[in-house]
Parts: sequence; structure tokens; C-alpha cells
Amino acid sequence: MLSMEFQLTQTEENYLKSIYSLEISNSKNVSTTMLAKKMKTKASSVTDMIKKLADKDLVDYEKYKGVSLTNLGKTNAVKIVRKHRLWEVFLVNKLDYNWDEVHEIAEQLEHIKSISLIDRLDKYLEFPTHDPHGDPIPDKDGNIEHHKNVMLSSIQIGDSCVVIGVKDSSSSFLKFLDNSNIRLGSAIKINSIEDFDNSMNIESNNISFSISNQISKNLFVKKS
Amino acid sequence: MLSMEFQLTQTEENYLKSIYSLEISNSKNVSTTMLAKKMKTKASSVTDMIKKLADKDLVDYEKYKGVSLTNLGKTNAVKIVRKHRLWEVFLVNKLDYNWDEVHEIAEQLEHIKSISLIDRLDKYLEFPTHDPHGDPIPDKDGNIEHHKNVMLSSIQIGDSCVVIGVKDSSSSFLKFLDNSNIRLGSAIKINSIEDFDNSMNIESNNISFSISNQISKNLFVKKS
DNA sequence: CATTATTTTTAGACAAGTTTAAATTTTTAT
DNA sequence: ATAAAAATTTAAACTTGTCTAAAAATAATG
Repeated sequence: MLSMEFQLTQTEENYLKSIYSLEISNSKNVSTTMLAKKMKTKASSVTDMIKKLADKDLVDYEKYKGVSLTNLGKTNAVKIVRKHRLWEVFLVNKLDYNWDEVHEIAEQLEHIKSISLIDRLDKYLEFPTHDPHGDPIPDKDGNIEHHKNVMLSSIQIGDSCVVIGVKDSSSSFLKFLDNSNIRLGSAIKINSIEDFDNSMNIESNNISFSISNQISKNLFVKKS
Repeated sequence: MLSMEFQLTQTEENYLKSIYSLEISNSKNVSTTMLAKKMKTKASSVTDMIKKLADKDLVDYEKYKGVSLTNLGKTNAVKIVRKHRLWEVFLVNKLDYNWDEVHEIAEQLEHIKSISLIDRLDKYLEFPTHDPHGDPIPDKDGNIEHHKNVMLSSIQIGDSCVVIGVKDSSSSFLKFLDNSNIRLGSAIKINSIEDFDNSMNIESNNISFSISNQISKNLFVKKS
């Protein structure tokens, strides 16, 4: 059983969260430079912090080889993800925020320290399984269902699918989706694909229009 | 019109809040030592911070004379008080916390930065006027109704009153009140007062019992 | 008033997290 | 395989907020 006598600082929590998300999308060790870009800081700062995290057994680190989360590090990262996503649900479902407005506020709320708070919030929200962007919410014990990562861009001509999540949660992307009436649960049919730029002609809500490859690579879908 | 180009740090916000509450209960300038005790830090640290706050026009400060909030400082302090109390209402009314459990969590939540969040929370909670301890909640524009500060200890024998707030919000005091079935809105009649220690024999919920002066000095009441 | 006692401020130091600039290691490309 | 490029680490310094210890100012006491 892994124990934790110490409190993580907000900065440490942010590093763990970033490493976690980079590990998921990259599978191999997370490099100093990648982490620096994600954290909007300098590589040298990252090196310093990584050493601190390694001292606390939150990451495995070997000089010049990048980092990966230990079990303890992953446990902590998932806790923060859980908090972030539950707060996003709160903001959208209870305070009527739009899905493009909640990320920044949740970035702050995810660091609130309280043993009971997040489980009470979970109950209050009636145990949601996904956040407003379709990302799965880890349960109390840290179990999390992972996306099968089927992107709209990999769907064949003539096939239909349903939007189940977004990869990019930036405000600009989400606003584009709003304007196109694409939301979680939207049904999409692929009418054709341009050889030139892989842009897709799709049909959604009985309207046909074209979306760029950049867009279709950022939409998680389930075939239907 | 007072402008604010800068963001306050969490520490600065806590100093402002402490100065604000000490100003209310003491009327004159807040001394370095008082502030150090309230902030659980050393007088030398307080002196340093006070200078920073004075540089930002948040407090008026003269060496050896203590501090007082400027209008800008008070505006900011009241904003934090508003956030703190609204979050307390949320925790008690929505997440079913007891009134003795919410202070510490609200201490963290009050520092969340978002222009819209607190007003949306206010609306969601249906514009409450008082927090779970009976303290008034400042409105959007910073207006706050002040207690007339009538303590139970100043009520005469034979008179009746209603509990409208607590001065001490410590968990131990609030738990004592819970055990005595005293809550906001409870009616209390003074049956007698001991000359020796000013303890009171009171009647509440048709039960008679004795409370110490320490207790009666910490209950805000309204004569009835 | 003079002398203690208390309060407040200053000076120097520390920890966390950051930065810049230089040095080192690894990777890439000829 | 070796030189150039890119990535990574180290070293020194800065910022914020803190502390200890000592100095200075104010308040309290006889």
C-alpha cells in the first residue's frame, strides 16, 4: 500500500497532471521539452521540478531520458483529473456555463484540498460518468474508462457515427462546434472525403457541410 | 473610480481579509501584533507585507502606527468576504455539510478567480442574505448590512430573544451549540443570571439549562 | 522623569519556483 | 563517423513570503 504523508503543492499537482496527459497521448517517456511546452515554462525549470517529484517517488526519472509517473504519481494525477472534470460538470450543469468557458475555472477548483468535498460534489451531481467535453470521470477509487480513441477522421465514406468527445478543449474549437451545431451525441454521416486535404463532407442535423481534417482529427466518435 | 490592474496573491487577500475583520471589531488602526496573531505569522513578516500592501494603495500605513484599509483595500476585502460566505452557503445548503465543517474549505474556495463565477453562484443559491453562521453576505456591489452586535450576554433577566448569528465560528463552539439544540432562529428566554460568573440560566425549546458567560458573549441575538 | 517592558522595524537568511546563460549530452545529418 | 543541431542539465541569480536575531521606537511603571 502506497502512503502519502505529504501535501502536494499546486505546482506539483499541475506537473503531475501534465505528465499524465502527455503519457496517455504519447505512450513513451515524457521529455523535458514537451513538458516545458505544456506547462508554459522553461526546460530548466522542468528539470528542477522533476528532481523534486522523483525524490517524492511520484515519477521515475533518469537523466536525459525523460519521466514517467510511478503508481503513486498516477494515483495523484487521476485524483486531480477527477476533481477537474467533476467541477466542470458542476459549472455547466448547475451554473449554466457553456462548455467552452469552464476549463480555466476548473483549473483552479481542482486544487481545493478536502477529503470529503469531491465525493460530496460527485453525489450532488448524481455520479456523472463524463465531463462536458465527453472525457470520462475517474471514480472514487481512481478507476477510469479510457476512450478507444476513434477519431472522426478515421471513419469511412458512407459510414455514420456519434460524437462522444473532443480531443481539443480550447475555447475556439468548442465555439466552432457550437456554431456548427455539433455537440456530444450529435449524429454524423460521412458523405465524401477530399483526396487533396482530407476535408470531409458530412451530414449532421440534416445539414451538409464541409469540415477540415484539423477538425475531424479532434472529434472522438463511436460508429453507429 | 478606483482601478485595479493587478491581481492579488492569495496571501495578500488573506491579509486584507484579516485587517478588515480586525477593523470591524476594534474600530481603531490594526496593530502589527494583532495582525500577526490573526495570520499566525511573525510580526516581522507582517511589517514586510504591510509595506507591499501600502505600495499598492490597499492600506494606509505609517511606521509604528498600524494599518487601516483604503477604499480600494476595503473593496477587495469585501469581495473576498462575499465569496467566502457564498461558498459556505453552497457547502451547507447543497452539499449537506454541517455549519461547523465549512470554514476551512471556504477559506480555499474564496480565492478562486473568475469574474462571473461568484455572481452565478449567488444566483444559483437564490441570492442568500446570510451565511450559515448568520453573517451578512455583501451584495454584488459590495454593500453589506452590519450586525447591530447585540450579544446574548447583554440581554436582561426575563427578556426573550432570537439567535441571529455567532461571533466565534470555531468548530468546538458550533458543536456545543448543536448539542444544546441552539441554532439560528432559536428563541431564548433569560430566566436568571449568576452574579458570580455571569453565567445565564436560559430556556430554549422548552428546556432550561445554564450557559457560561463565554458562550453568551459569542451569540448575536435580536430582542423579541 | 527615568527605566523597564513591549511593540515594531530592520537586516540577513532561507525555501520554492522561476529565469538566463553556459555547459553537457544526445540526436541528426552529412 | 564526425560535425552540427537539438535537447537537457547545471550554475547563478531573482521573487515571494517567510523566519530569527538584533536594533529602534513606543508605552508603561515606579
